[in-house]
Amino acid sequence: MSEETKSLNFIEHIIENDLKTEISQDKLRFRFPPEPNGYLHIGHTKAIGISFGLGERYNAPVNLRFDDTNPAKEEQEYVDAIKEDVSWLGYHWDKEVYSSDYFQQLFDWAVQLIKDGKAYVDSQSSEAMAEQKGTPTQPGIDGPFRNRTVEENLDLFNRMKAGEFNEGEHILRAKIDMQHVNMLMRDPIIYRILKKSHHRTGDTWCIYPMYDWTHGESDYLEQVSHSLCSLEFKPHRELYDWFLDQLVVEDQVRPKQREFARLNLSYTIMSKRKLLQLVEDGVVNGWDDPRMPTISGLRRRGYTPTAIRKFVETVGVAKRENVIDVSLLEFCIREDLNKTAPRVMAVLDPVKLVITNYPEDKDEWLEAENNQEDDSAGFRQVPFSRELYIERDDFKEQANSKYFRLTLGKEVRLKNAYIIKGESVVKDENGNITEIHVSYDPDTLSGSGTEASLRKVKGTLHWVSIKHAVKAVVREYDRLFMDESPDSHADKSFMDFINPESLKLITAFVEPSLTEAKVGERFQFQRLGYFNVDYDSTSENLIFNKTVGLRDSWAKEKPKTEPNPNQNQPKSNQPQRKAIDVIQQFGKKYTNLPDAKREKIKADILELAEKVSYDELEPLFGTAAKKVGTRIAVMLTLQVLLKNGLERNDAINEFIEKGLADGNALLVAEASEI
RNA sequence: UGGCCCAUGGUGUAACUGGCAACACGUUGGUUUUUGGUACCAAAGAGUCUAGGUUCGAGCCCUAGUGGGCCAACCA
Repeated sequence: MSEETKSLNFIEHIIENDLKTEISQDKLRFRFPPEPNGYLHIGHTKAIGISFGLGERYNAPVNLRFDDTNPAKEEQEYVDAIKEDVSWLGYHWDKEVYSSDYFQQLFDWAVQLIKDGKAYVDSQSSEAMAEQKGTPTQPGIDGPFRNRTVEENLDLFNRMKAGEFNEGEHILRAKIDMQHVNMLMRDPIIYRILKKSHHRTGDTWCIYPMYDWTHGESDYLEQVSHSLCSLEFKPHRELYDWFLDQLVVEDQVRPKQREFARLNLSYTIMSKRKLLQLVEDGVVNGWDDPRMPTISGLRRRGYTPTAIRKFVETVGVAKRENVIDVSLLEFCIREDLNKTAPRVMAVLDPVKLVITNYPEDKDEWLEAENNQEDDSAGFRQVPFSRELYIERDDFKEQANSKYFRLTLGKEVRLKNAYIIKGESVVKDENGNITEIHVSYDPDTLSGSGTEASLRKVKGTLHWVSIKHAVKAVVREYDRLFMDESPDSHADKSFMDFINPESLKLITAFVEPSLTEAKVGERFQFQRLGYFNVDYDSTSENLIFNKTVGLRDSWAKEKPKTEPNPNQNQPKSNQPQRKAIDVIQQFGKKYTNLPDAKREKIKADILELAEKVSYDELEPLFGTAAKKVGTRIAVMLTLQVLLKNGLERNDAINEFIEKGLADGNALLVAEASEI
């Protein structure tokens, strides 16, 4: 890795620093350690992106480790799904490993802990233990079994392993300090009895290690150098280190846990438990429902690995709580699809258009460019005839000059075809438009190069030939939740914010080339958005998912669309700030400026000072001593005011005195001017 | 009546050993355009939570406060 133009995030700074002081690059190793108890979601892509991204950056191996220490919640299905998702994102792990691979080693180490007098078997109820544990503000107390002999502990622990006891009868705890300020250090549990079959080890074990006892030791066994996790594990770090202290030997890499803020996305939830509830309650149709924030959901929705990786890269890494606006995710997928998706024509809300002067029995196959952003994409043929579908939205009987689409008496172009002119409408008895009659100019065919074809018209419409059109189902998705932060309301459940109209089924008409479309293929329906072929789709029954709409600056013109709620009013363009405020702002950076620029700022201040009243200035006499720049600006302003005839008073004199006595030469200079 | 972490435009992230607060999204205007898309140009928007301190100079260092988050599962 040579010089980077991009700045480093705080984790990269830590690693760069470690590289300088304590570890060589070939010892760098990372891991991504999901628990296989659910599907991966967009939040996980951040963790994945950090660890695998570091692996790519430093050419270091990254393990995919399944943290499977709780057989009650974990399943093979999730293991498979996680592997598929990580691969799909384009990351390559070094080893596929499981915490359960280390059960024997973990057990042996626990025995050692007992022998060292650092672990004991506790035989109380969980309630009793919770009682003794204290609270964050009150220390805990020692329990009655804390001082069992090594022999007794060993015997009990072995019998726990042998299956002699029921769940809950005994547990093994580390013997640390029940009075510790960190509650995790108050004799944490390291083994519990769980008479459950494990998805990998079956019934070999009936005692299972806890997270804290497993994680750092697994990192150590794999020689992970930097163990990155989210912020809520910060308090665990002390315990992580304590456990490591018990077994680390020299010349082995000692893993470091470091924590970053997890990703939150507006208008969605990120908790596996809650996501599971959406699946189980039938709110969505499975973990890969295109409305889900899961990786598999995004994949089915039409997102690309490129877009997701770009997104993760863009949101950055820090320790500050954050909520990323979905618009950034949408930007990332549009950016990718704009470059790669072939353009086609589809009409989602059809109205019939008849070209009255076009021969009834004529068909034409017109040339259409597949993707103007990609020269290699080539061309295809689309059929044209007398009767077409266009979007209902694209016609108005009359409209103002801001409407660029079809109206009576005005011309628009049909994409890849002719220029037409609105002539008349046919309505049913309720006044609904059933047909639009137009005439076309035969000399205006796209690409024909004739003078007429080069004529500028304001609008271009997409269309499909009714005779040739293919019916397709389009699934249009809206956000699943109507609240920006559905699971952060104390008084309401996230289920209260479910959007009942998050899925809309549309019968659309698409150009015939789409019968060839394969599952997963992505297209831009021109002027509408990006769509992909769902895996429920067949060539007889085409089904598309709407990935995301095109950016639509026209929609904002229309009054009925609600304003984006999380966008605030642009502040009035020239707020006309008060002179004193501007002076204060100038002052702030005054002392740090190069001479030339400082002179200019000084001149500006002196000019602005003409507009300042004494009442505005006086409060600033109390400016903190450290804000030298502001005090200089105030001094300059004062000079002007005095010159303009302001009477001196005690406050002014005192302020000048203090200026003269200051250590800053610039301030002293301006004070002496008076 | 605790401990730890965090605080920079609307959002997110930068600013290396203190030295003219930058980039992206979003917003607004314009140019181009056979997609009201894309591309391009431009603009507005923060003086860095507050109060003190150190310093010639603080977003960055120190102190105190305020606000937010995390910590009391035989979950991870």
